[in-house]
Amino acid sequence: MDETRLRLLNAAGPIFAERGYRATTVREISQEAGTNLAAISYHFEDKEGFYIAAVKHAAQGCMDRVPLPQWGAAVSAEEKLLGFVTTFLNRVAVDHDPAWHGQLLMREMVLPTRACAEFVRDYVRPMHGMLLGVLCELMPKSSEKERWLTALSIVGQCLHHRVGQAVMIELTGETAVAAFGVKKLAEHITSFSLAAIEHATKLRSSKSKLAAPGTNRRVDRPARKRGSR
Amino acid sequence: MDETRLRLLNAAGPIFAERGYRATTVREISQEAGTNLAAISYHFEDKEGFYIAAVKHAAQGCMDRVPLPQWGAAVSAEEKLLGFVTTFLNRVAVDHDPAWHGQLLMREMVLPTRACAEFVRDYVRPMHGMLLGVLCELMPKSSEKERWLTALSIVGQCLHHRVGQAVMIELTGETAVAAFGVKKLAEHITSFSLAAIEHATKLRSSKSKLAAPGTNRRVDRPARKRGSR
DNA sequence: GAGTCTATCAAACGTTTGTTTGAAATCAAA
DNA sequence: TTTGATTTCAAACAAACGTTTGATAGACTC
Repeated sequence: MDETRLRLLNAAGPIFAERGYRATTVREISQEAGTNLAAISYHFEDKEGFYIAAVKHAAQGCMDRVPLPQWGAAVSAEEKLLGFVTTFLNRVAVDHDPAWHGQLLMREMVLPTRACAEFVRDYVRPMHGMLLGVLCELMPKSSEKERWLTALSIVGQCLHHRVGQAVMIELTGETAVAAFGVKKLAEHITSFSLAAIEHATKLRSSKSKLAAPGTNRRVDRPARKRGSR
Repeated sequence: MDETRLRLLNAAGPIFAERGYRATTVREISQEAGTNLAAISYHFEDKEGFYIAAVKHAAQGCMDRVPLPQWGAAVSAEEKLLGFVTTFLNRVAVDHDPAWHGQLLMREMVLPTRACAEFVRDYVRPMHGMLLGVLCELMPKSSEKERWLTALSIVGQCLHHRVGQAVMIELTGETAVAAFGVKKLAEHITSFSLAAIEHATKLRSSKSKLAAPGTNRRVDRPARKRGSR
């Protein structure tokens, strides 16, 4: 039956997410799913194939649950960025009902397996494309590299609320998501990033209009060099 | 001898970092270290204790290699932030000689084991304190929560260059560290964050001087609400 | 140099693991 | 009902793993 296959996939997600691939036993999953041990080898080629199927299943469930926003023509780029950040946080950071989606996907990021390539193709790339689209609107005269760096800054801020969770709890006793809520966090990240984007835009235009150096001298390139070696 | 213990620890780091705890076998490490298999059980209580010792060893090596900067009284807060970001990137993101330091520590962050508490105490907390100190200089009239959010944004940007490495390569073919270099990345993150901080400071002062609403109306709170459920 | 403590080693142990096996059960079509 | 394919099941298998063992060699004290 196809139902057994689905029960296995649904049981696998949370367990793989919590324990990781190696520490998870197929016995544990089959028991949780209420199926026979051999069902995994029967419905999937082996444990690794099963794991990959489970990751894809989780990514699909995550995308279904928190779909990418769709905007009309009247929506400003700033609103789009807030929508993107909110979606991002809801997908990876928030511990709502299926807390394990983000956990599992993060595991794939940190210790990539064979599932990583498909994960990037189906899950990461669409979000990446959407963010770059918004950034094209926000920074129309920017170079591709500038947008790349900006995208990294925005994604890093979002992702940190999943990646840094354990350390945050150890460090301050609670996560920022719990303390502020997704809405507040999304607004912070959005306004933080918009301010930086706007500053860079101003800097660029003032630099292109008057080629004279020395104006608008800020701290962008301090003197000190530190750290390596 | 104490030399065997050291050889084991040095051999353990890269292997644990690459394969993860469960997928690493003590046989592999002992072979790489050129010691007998039983040496691990002899010098450490068991595999987990050995792993924890390896993590601590890696953290110590990382701190020795890239120490926290020390500033004189004349150094501006902006320079300090750049110094902090550079140190951070050099510690975790850069793939210099011992590429595995950051890798191993990141794993402890994302998938914490028993070593996490000590790791936070010895490694994370000093950096956290240093960053908050710099932020106190940069945003003297800010609330504690504002500084917390800002610190999260900065740390998230830095950490992403380690956490997101595998996905970056899958997505764009190369890491940002390889494409831009640490110096450029540190400058970007610093100026990005400074612009956001400055914007927030302006906003705060204009809000406190004239209590009249409606001025300085920006996009900080767009209308749309999206994502959850 | 005998005695004692420490360190190293090859070998083996017991457990857990993913996977396979062959029989039983279920279901659909003829 | 019979036939044949598909799915489930308990049991067993072989390999890999962390750990232990008992012997051996070295270092040091008296």
